Amino acid sequence: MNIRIPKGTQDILPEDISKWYFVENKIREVLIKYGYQEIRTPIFEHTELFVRGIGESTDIVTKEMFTFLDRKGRSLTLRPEGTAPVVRSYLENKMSRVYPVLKLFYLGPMFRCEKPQAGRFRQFHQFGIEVIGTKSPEVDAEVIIASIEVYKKLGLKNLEVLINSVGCKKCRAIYIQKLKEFIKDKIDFLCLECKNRYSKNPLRILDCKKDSCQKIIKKTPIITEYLCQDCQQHFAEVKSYLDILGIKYFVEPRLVRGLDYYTKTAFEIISGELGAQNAIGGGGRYDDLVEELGGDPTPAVGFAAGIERMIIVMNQQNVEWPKNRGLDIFVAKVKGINKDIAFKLLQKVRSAGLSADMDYSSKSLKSQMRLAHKIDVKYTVIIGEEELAKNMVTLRNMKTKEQKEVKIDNLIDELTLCINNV
RNA sequence: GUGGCUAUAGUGUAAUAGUAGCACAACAUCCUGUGGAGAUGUUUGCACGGGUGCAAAUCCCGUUAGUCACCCCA
Repeated sequence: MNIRIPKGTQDILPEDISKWYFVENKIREVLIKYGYQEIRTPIFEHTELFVRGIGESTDIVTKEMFTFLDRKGRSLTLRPEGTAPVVRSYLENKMSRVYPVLKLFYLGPMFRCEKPQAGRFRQFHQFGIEVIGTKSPEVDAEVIIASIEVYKKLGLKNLEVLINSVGCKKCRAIYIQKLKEFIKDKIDFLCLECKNRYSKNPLRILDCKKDSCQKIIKKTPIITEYLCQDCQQHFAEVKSYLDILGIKYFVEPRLVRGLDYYTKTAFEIISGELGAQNAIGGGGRYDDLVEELGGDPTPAVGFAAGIERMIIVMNQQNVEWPKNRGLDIFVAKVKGINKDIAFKLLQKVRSAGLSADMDYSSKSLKSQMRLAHKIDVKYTVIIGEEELAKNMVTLRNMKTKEQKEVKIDNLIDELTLCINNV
């Protein structure tokens, strides 16, 4: 055991893989129903994409990226999130020419070099959706609803939707001004972190959980009161669409997200069962990002969710996972029977479209049966000398323990019939 | 990146300085050709590296990893 798995990564073992199939299938099923198309972008991109997209001063860019040089000295970065790559692809492939409004989703690993913790890994998986090319508030609502439906279809319960508007460039600047003015004479009472934030990213002060800061935060002006006409109306409409569809949400005027590109709508979906990392998904509108990355001004809105965190909550809520489906057929042979016969028969069964396996080591029939039981096969074909002399094999139903002799020539038909009846 | 706690067979645990044990799991035999039981038996372990001691799983230091909190986020 010399070489071990890198910190913060994990193997998804065969015993868990059906959970992942289940989750991934449900995600695709729901999102396709909502009219989203899957896109797969590379695992790594030019570092510049994330620096410009996510924001130079964000935590992700300053201290969480896996960045490396390729052999020609170009800086590449393992993607820490999915939105910037999708927008890059959108621009590079000139997708706007074909679809004025594009609805995309992605599903795959992301990388952030953080200290691992409950629900936090260095390689983790997200699914996300992006709608590029419309500023309609219905779409903000749809993105939220689509994500909620994914959660629901997976059996997740007791989730809360927190929503806020962080305004556009213009009104946010005004608000930040007001915020700074308000805090200015109280800055000595803030924690060290927040003192730094004051100049670097004052909005983030609102997120601080320290009691001393909270006292001040509670009295700060609220961004929603400073929204411009356009942002105010947009926010009101988003909420009304959620109301129309009966989605419960909490307006959280101090919700601020960690990525710089958000404008107007920002939202988070949280679960009480996750400890400190309670966000199971989050997103918002990013009306300036496409332009920031070199495209024409194009409004967009998106969402991303952490799949590991979803699975953690599902496990805690005792969601019933679909059972692993065992193989259809196991081929066993009695000692003394030529291996070739079993091997050939096995392949014949597989060719007929049934899943099948055998034990290649020459073990006793008993241990072969044990293996057949362990891997949960439906039927076992036993090749014995007496039957073989009659050109027959024994076919055993592992569930009912009934068995009968079948002519080898009729075996495939018989098996197909049996399996279809299970 | 900072701090607290943890590390013994595949899993879960005991021994707290003096022969590493138990349960489950796995495998085999009892049954010269039949899988969830039983009996018997077998295999598998002190995370890594140093230090103190006659003697270290046990005490000390470091590393690594896990875990929890902070920060931030999915």
